[in-house]
Amino acid sequence: MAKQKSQYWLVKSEPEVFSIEDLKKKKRTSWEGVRNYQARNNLKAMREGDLVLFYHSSVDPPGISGLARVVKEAYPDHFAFDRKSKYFDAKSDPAAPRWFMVDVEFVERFPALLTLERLKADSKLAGMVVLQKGSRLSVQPVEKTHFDRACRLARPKPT
DNA sequence: GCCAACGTTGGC
DNA sequence: GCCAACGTTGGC
Repeated sequence: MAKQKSQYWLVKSEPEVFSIEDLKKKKRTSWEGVRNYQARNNLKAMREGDLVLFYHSSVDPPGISGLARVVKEAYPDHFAFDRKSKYFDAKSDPAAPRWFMVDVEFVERFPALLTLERLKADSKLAGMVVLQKGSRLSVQPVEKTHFDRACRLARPKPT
């Protein structure tokens, strides 16, 4: 088997649109609407079983709310072909789709939000993409050490 | 609500 | 291919 790429990711979602609680209720969802090339490339690099930090953005306070897992690897984002969808993009040709999505399932809701403030304050998390100033990337790779550390902060007593 | 940061678009 | 204008993201 080829060398594996990052097995850890972070995705941003506005909880008013779709929160970790929504994912918990729904159990599984498609992750459509990514319309940024770098984020799309990250989506395409996701592999089944990869774990994903679920980040709540544009809310007070922002932070990581839980975990999801990739259950279906990238396939064309058909919302881009739907004129009625807010994700419609005329430039995405069904014969050569420009945008892709994955499916993720609920894994865990952290007992408390791991806030951005707390992430910033932790020296072991220095360098995380989400902490970089002005970083708007909505789908990001996460290093294993950062992933493990974030989970540890979120769950003081891991099982 | 402000605005910095960043990506995209389009005129040239 | 440059780069100004514009739109969006997202923390504050």
